[in-house]
Amino acid sequence: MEHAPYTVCKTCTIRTKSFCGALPVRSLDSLANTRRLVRFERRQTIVCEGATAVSLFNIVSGVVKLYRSLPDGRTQIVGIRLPGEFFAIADGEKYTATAEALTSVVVCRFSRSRLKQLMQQFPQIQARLLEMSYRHLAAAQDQIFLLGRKTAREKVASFLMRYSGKFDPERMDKYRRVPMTRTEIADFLGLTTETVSRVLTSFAREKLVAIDLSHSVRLLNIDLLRKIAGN
Amino acid sequence: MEHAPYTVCKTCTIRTKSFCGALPVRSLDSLANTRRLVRFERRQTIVCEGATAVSLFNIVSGVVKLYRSLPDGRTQIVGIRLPGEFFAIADGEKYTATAEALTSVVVCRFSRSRLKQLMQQFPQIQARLLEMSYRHLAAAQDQIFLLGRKTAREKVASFLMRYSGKFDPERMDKYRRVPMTRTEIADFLGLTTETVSRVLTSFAREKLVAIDLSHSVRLLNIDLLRKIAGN
DNA sequence: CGCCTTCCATGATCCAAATCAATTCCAGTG
DNA sequence: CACTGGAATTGATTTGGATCATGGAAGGCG
Repeated sequence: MEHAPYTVCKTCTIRTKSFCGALPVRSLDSLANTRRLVRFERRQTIVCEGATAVSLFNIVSGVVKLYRSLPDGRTQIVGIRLPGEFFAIADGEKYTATAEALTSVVVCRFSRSRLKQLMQQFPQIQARLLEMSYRHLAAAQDQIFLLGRKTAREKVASFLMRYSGKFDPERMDKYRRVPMTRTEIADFLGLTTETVSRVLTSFAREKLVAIDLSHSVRLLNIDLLRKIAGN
Repeated sequence: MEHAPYTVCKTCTIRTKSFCGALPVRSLDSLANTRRLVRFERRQTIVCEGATAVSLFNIVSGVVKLYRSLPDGRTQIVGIRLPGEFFAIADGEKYTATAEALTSVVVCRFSRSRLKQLMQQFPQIQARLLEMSYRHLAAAQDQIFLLGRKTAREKVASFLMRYSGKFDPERMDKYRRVPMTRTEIADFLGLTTETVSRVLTSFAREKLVAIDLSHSVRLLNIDLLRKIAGN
């Protein structure tokens, strides 16, 4: 799991600098010393639901899905985390969801106990975590509304509007690849693979999207998709 | 909206004391001075989705529902807040959900901008907010799983396990009243009133619950209900 | 007390999405 | 290059919960 050499996370350092502004250099060093970079390939599990929470992570690059599942196989993705965001910020002793890499991912691992000390020393870090958890709470509310009250078409349209292109920011508006299988999209939207597939082909027939080789989705009519997504 | 006299919130002060431990008394006073108690009756709206976020609230007593709705009438409760918890902690400029009193509620209103200053002064307050937002994030994940993957029976059973009795803690195990209409329960669980009603009467037939006058629900077979709820 | 009004229960019917069931399509791989 | 296995599409059928419709019970109020 942790082959990566002991490296300082540049992304975090940069972010830390911008957020912690006036911190003395020595503080930044001590911050850096509590972190290390770890790389995960697509489909690798980063943390497991129910395991004792020892670390928390900041994403340097790549995308991570958080999911929960029941013994009978029912699975639900409860969140998607993009570069710069934190995950596995558990409330108590245990992780509340499993985290798995959706793309190649480089994460910055923080020791939980050490971070607690650092937060006391540098409130700016805490402020950043707080701000981010509000954003995630608002995103969770979006998903709750989507799951509770939207139709399959609305769900898929919302998903495309929200996430397509977020996976490789360089080619953002050209291809908007979504490196998720139909099953994963279904597990995000509370649907089945078949339904996701049917909705996507129906969108393709209506010229709302184009489905290229390797299942890349390109958005053709963003305005109409936004209208279908509703809010 | 704001008839209440300018009063210090004892609950908050007590909590603040326990969480802020070593703060000097003068700090606590300055904290207290930024707060005031406000009372809302059942069905009164406390804040509106989309309105500019100026305050945030701590619940002294009572229960609050947070919901979002679409122009076509579809409504989804995205969270329930119990005594001691904060709400309307918005990410940006606007509230992300409407907050409405489910019971008589006494809340402690904090000015957003002032709290920001205070947080910088007293990291302990920030730590408490952070801890609470993690808990709410975990609760949101529960709800996401429930909405995406559970059946109507499982949803209702989960709801009863989670919330019955939380509304008047004194009589916790005697009656477990749930002061929500069938419609509100439906809007929480992503169902319709009719389905909630049918599931509850079927639970009553199976002696899992008893439905008393004024629609109080009493749980009769908690073990079996927990099993139905799944996790 | 009787008249609303809101909430709840329950039956009949419908429908969106799930389930079941084949193919088809690729991306590897030897 | 053919083989293989996971992923996607597509069709047929079923079904859980929505929708429609009606009647009853409870609380509020003139």
